[in-house]
Order: sequence, then structure tokens, then C-alpha cells
Amino acid sequence: MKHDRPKISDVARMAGVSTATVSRTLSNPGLVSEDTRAAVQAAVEATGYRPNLAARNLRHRRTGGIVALVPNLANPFFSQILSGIASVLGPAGYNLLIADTRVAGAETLLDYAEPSRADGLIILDGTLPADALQGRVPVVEACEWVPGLPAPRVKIDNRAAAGMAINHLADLGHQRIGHVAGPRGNVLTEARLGGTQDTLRDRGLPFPASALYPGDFSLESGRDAAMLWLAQSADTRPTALFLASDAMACGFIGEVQRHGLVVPRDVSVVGFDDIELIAHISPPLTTIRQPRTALGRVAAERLLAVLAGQISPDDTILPVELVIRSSTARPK
Amino acid sequence: MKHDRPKISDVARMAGVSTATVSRTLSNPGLVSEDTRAAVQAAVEATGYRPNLAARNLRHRRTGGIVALVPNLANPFFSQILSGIASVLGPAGYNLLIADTRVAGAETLLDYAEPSRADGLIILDGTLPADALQGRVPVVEACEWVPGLPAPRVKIDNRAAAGMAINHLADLGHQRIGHVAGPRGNVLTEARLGGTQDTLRDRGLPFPASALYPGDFSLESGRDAAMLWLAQSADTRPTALFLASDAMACGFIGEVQRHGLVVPRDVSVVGFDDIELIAHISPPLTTIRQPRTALGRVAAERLLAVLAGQISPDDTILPVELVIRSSTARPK
DNA sequence: CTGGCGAATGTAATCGGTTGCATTGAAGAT
DNA sequence: ATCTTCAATGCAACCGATTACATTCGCCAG
Repeated sequence: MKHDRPKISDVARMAGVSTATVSRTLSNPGLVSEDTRAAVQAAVEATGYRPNLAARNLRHRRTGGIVALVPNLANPFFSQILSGIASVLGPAGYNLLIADTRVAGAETLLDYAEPSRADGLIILDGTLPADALQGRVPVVEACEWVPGLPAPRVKIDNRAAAGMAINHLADLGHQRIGHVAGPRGNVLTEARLGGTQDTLRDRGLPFPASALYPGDFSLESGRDAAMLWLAQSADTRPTALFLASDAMACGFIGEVQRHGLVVPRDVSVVGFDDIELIAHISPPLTTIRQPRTALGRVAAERLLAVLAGQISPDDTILPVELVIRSSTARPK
Repeated sequence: MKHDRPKISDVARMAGVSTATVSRTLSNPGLVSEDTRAAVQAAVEATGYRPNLAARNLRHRRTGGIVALVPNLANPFFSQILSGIASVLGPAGYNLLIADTRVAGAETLLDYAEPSRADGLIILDGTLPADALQGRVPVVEACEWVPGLPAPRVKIDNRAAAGMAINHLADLGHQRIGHVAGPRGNVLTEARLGGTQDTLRDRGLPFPASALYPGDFSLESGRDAAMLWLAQSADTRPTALFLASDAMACGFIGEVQRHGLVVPRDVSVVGFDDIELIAHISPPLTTIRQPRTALGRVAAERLLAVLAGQISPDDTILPVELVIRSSTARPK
């Protein structure tokens, strides 16, 4: 038994034609005659031939791959986005390569923006250096974005989303509303914080420094925020909090519950993202739903459009939704 | 400004050497003289040359890519495994390609097992057809496995893990213990069900058909199981349940809580996986922890070992841990 | 009967590197 | 002084497809 994979010349020899004819039969059957086509196809069957992709890609000066740069693969928040991306890329004949930007160094990053590695890039991490991504392969940004980078963006209106959360709490009658922000320097953090500030101002509500808690989107930082909040005087601390991620909201709730407080009786909580299980913790979390699958899907579609030569530099804003569950209520 | 990427011949011309020397300078600097090396490196800098990967791969008959076949990318359970895989593959110079086996058809599947697409395969889906994966690229199975497929497996001892869960509940004094199984035909389902049955028998406890609830690992199916359980007589239904996934445990708890019951006072619940937020729902879930990151990491390492020519066909069993939280207690 | 045309196919260049083999020249051995 | 040996480098084949261009042949119009 031969272990060598058959090549196009093997098929050609067996079918009694040239490699050019085999190639044409496979990629453009209309060009060859009925008889030849049958002979070639028989030879392909007989040999079990499959074209070598590296050779084809070399010739075509393309790779058939799209790289998604994820800030933290372990974060389940991204799994649905990636799923959305994959659902578009697969049927379109592209491979999805995934790279964790924490693992990859700056030098490696440059590698990913290599035209000989990938035909395009989907960036889910807004903290990447813009210059490393300039003028290489086509890029689309999803969810987060890199400030200096001119590329189509697919995102939500984070300011408005924060406004929805704040308005919900204000509508319930809360006067002292706090915010647990994301990591410093993150574009989402800025937008959500900005929306929070603006909306509170519009509603004539105060937003003292003591009502702004630092965080980094992680569950642990939500717990830390809870400890800060618990240490504050019950008379002056916020009666409601909007947290910039569900994970933080989860950590926050867990911690205040451990201290015997009840959500939403003692404090109302709004999260952000509407991640998987959040509807099933107790209390089910009121949150802002991001259309994660759609975000990934649309980003992939935009990238394919760019690759197909359609230029469309405008951003796509997908709608969010305030999902009211049981972690918010009127203040006592 | 030229938009053409510089090729190796451009560098060679500028440095006044042959392409062979440029290639050697880049891949095996020891072979060229000090002076030449400097000249070539200067030329590389000046042109901004980066080697074309498709060409290199073609020559090397390798792709530099590893495909991970995931049954459902949207399921956050896999994100940490993928993260573990990526953390090994990246530094080793491999690309991680990810494909969702639900999206990909059987024909596409064959494509992924193509030596010209990927150098190796990590399978996270035990329901794939074994024959489609035979005799192509090296394969490693992680978590799940395909029964007929002879490939190194990296997994946990699902039978023993189920035994730990059951023993924990039995030790607490539960006499009627139920099990919510995974999807039919799944290898994990079989193993966990088997371990449940064996351990119950060993402990002299009954396992009537009414104490076995169907499921499919999803949250919804956990909720359905809860509805079945709620409909059973409180005198005879299980006082404790072991569910084959945390997602199902979550759904189960949510549903019984909606009906006014209290966990663990009215029913004890043990999950499986120890997924992200599960420690922070209320009550925090007692569960079997799978070392998901390690599972991915080891699987990737095993695959790299195979690619490096080291054969090691034996399975790797990673340890699990029973994490006792607050969803289990003595029966009333 | 011949030139023109188009369908079918072959020839060979090409994509962009890598590497076996040949060549050169200088140092060291005899 | 001649032979080896080895470091440094170039030449050209090669990886395996695709495709521009050339060629062949049959058919039809003039």
C-alpha cells in the first residue's frame, strides 16, 4: 500500500490527460468535454485524489482562512460570538483560526495580520496596537474596537445601553444609583461609564465618586465591588447598581447574599451581556442583552463583503434589549 | 508606493546574494557567514520582507495548523478547553483552527482531516463517524471519544466521577438517589450512568426506572427533569439527584425553586463540570470539577508529541474533584 | 479548396519559498 | 608543493496546484 497521497499528475496519467485538464475538470467543468470529464472523475474516484490546499492557496495568493483575535478565549462570553462567526465562515468556505491575544505576543500578532496566513481578521479585542494592524489584511472589529483603526465595526450602542439600565433603575424610583465599571482604558468601559454619567445627569440624579466602583469585568472584581459597597454607610450608599458585565453582577450578588442581604429587596442589580446561565441564578438577573451570535455573524458577513470587494466603511450598530428579571425592584 | 509584498528574491537582490542564502539566513543562521547574515538582515529590514507561509508550507508538506472539532461552539463548556489548547499550540508555532461539527457537513468533515489543511486534529465530539477520520492526519481525542477510533485519548474517569457524586449523596444519608442523564448514545452519558448504577448497587441502594430522568446536558432538559420530578409523589421520589451536567443542574434548581422548594432542604443536587458561574448561583452548586484547561492543554501536548514522532497510544486520565458547596445536605 | 473560428486540450510558466548537490576558495595535513 | 577538508554560497529542482498561451482539429463560410 502506497502511503503517498495521489497528486494531480497521478490522476492525469490515469485518465490519460494533462494536469491542466484535470484541474479544469475540477474547478471549471464546463471547459472540458463530456467524455474527458467522466474519465477524469473516474480517475479521481479511483485514486482518492484530493487537491493540496497549500499548493492551491499559493497559486491563488489566498489562504482561505480568517483569524479571530480574542482577548481571552477562556471567557465564555466569546463562545457565542465565535459560534456566530463560524456559522458564516464555514459555509462560505473559510477556515476560522482563533488566537488568544493574551497568549500571543506583539510579534506573533503581526504574524496573524499576514496575508499569507489569513485573508482577513476579526478583532474582538480593543486593546491591540492599531499600527500593528495597519495596511495588511482586511479587518473588521466586533464588540470592541481599536480607537485609531479605520475598519468596519460591528457593535452595540454601549452608551445608549447604559442609559437603558440607568433609566430602568431610575424609573423604579432609585435615587442613589452606582456603577461598577470595566477595566480602565477599555473602550466599552468608557462608553458604558459615559452613558451612565450622561443619563444620571439627564435624570437629575447625583453620581458621586463613592458610587463609582472599579472593576475589570471579572466575577472577582464584582465581589470586590460588593465588599466596597458593603463597607459604605447603608444610608448613603447606592440602592441600585448597574454593573458593566454579568460576571461582575454575579460576583456582586453572591457576596452581598453571603452577608445576609437580599436582592432585590436590599439592593437592585443590573448586569450587562445576558450571558448563558444568568437567567437561572437566583434571583434571575436583570440585564442588557447583547446579540452575541448576531454580532459574530454580522462581523463575519461584513468581512466577507470586504473580501469580495464591496467596500462599506460604515459601522453596524446592533440593537440591545433590556431584559427585566428579578434582580431589580423599587427601593425600600 | 509599491503594494506588492517583497519576496525572497527582492531581498536576495538587495543583499547581493542568492535566494538560497537568504532562506538559510532566516531559517538556519549558523550556516552563513557573519557578514552575509548582517547584509541579509539589513535587506530584510529595509524591504519589510516576511516569508510567504503558503509557499513554505507547500515545500515543507505541512500546514502549521491544528483543527479542533467542537460539537457546539456556542456552548461555553468548551471555551476553557479551547483556551488550554491554544495556550500550548500558540507557543509551539501552530495555528488553531476551530470547526463546529454541527455546522460542518460530513463531507466538510473529511476536509478537515486533510493533511494539506491541518497537521493534526483534536476531537471534542464523540459522535463523529470513525471511518471519516481513519488513516489521515494524527488525531487526539479530548473529553469525549469516538468508540471505534484508535487515537490517544485525554479524558477523565467518568464512571469514577459519577461514583464520587453518588457516594457523597449516600454518605449524607440519602436513600433515594436519582440521576438525570445526558443525551442518548453519548459516551459520557453511558459512562456516568454506568458509574451511577454501579455505585448505587454497591451501596445497596435502589435505582428504579422512575429515578432516571432523560436529559441532553442542556439547561432546558434540566428544567424538564425538574418538572418530571415535581410531578412524582414526594414520598417516593428521589431526595437527591446527580445530574450529568451543571447546566442541567442549574435548570433543575431554577425550576424547583420556582415551585417554592428550597435546595438543599427539599432536594440535594450534584452537578457535573464545575462551569464558570456555578459557584456563585444560589445555592452554590456541589459538583464534579473537570480540569477543563488541563484537558485541553494535555490534549494539545499529546498531539504535538505524536507530530514529533513520539508514539504513545495509551490514554491519559486526568483527575476530577468533588467540590462540595451548598446544594447538598442531609435529607429531611 | 482555403482561411477563419471556436471548442478541447496540452505545454510550460508561475505562485514563493526550501534544499540537495555542485562549486569555490582558503586553511590545514602530508 | 599537492591533497584534503570544510565553510560559504550558488544553481536549479522541487513542493502541487493553476492558468496564460499555444496548438490541434473539425466545421463552416467564401
